[in-house]
Amino acid sequence: MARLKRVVLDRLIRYYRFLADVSDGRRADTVTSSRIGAALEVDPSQVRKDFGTVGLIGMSRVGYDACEVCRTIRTVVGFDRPYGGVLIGAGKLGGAILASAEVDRYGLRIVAAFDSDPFKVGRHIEGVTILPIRVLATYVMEHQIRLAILTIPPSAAQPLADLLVSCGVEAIWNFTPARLEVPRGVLVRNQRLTAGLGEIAYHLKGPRRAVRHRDYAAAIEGADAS
Amino acid sequence: MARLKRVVLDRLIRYYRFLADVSDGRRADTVTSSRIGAALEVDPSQVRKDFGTVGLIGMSRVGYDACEVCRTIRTVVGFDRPYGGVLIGAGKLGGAILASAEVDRYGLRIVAAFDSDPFKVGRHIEGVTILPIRVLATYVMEHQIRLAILTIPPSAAQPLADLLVSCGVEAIWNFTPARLEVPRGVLVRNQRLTAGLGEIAYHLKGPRRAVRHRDYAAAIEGADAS
DNA sequence: TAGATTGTTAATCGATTAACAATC
DNA sequence: TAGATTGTTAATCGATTAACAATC
Repeated sequence: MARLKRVVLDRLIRYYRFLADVSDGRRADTVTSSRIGAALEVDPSQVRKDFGTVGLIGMSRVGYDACEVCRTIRTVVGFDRPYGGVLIGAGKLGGAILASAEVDRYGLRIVAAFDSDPFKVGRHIEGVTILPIRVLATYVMEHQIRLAILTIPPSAAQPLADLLVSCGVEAIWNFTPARLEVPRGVLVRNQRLTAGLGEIAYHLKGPRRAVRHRDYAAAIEGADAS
Repeated sequence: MARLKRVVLDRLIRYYRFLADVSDGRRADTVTSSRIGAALEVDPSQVRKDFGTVGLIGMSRVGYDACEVCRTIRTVVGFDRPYGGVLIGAGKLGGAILASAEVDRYGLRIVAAFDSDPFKVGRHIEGVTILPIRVLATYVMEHQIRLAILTIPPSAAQPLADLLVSCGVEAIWNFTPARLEVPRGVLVRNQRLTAGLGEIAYHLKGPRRAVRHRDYAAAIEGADAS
């Protein structure tokens, strides 16, 4: 199969999340392209085309096997192949990531955390031991770590990225605002926490939304009740 | 000016960040479309077109006034109009957001945090007081809060969103994996922490990158030195 | 002037949507 | 069968890129 474009990959993951979530509730054996399309605001033709590119075959008059769709997407994206990752910077954001049960679902196993603060070293967060940054290079090489998660001050990001790449890391999940330079073949996925604020600021530039007094009353009542 | 499309908005913000960062270092009075284009991998024509849509006029043979570009983009996006926001869920992720100096830069002023845990109520994180969730509705209405940041368990997200909307909140920055339903005119910006893992998993599906022994040696040496 | 850059129009490219025969 | 859905091709749409006269 040809390399999937980013937009297609993103849509496939949305389909997967939708189906995985829905099938938790009621047993959805089959699903049609228009059902997915309606829920996710994607054209049904687009859904069928995307399914076609990953080799999914539907059934006339019935739709697609929901389980097969999930399984296929998991395989195509690679969620079914666990890979080891280390977290660098055991601060609040680092702790939040370690605590997220979600990451497991997508194949990531965070096997160690690193921090330069001696008071943090030796402690455990969510079952993951915090090691001194001094042993990072050795650890990454010995355990053939493929992903590094950067939750550190931006100034430390580039030197660390250089070190990690030379130790064989193949992808960097960068939570710092720093722009990282890495050799071809290494993936940098920037995850700026503040990414949404542009859209939000632009939205709030508009005139203030009118709020009805009835809503106010109901809200206070609701808050009192809780 | 017509409503900006999302892609244009995103590019404008990238230009802004690039110029704001660069001008910290050396005094860049003017900047050309090709300079920006090269740095950000955007076609120079695209840069000029985007600048045109926000009314920026360049100078032949010279380029654009870097300060004017920054100022104009700030105004167009709305970063120069501060707005109040509340954070709901003072956990690790919530703490990380409160600690981020970045949010101020984009117009957001987090004025209060809320949590249902009585042990957290009354404490302060980064100068922001944690209030009981009970007073949320009243607080939001009295202070005319426009943005709510959701860093809570997903199951609580929809009911809270309903409450917030009825209290006049106009935008929700949703860090939970829950899909939220809100009335037209209210913006939901989903900020899934795990968004990058699809691309990462897909990248790591490929064959393992070859690592040269020379890199290993250098890495260990570098780590020893630090 | 010569040359570099803008501003804008035209051309290209790719992605999305529409349409419809084939299928069960 | 009738009708709903797929799979796929053609048409449309919009975004990106190329080109180039105008400018300083």
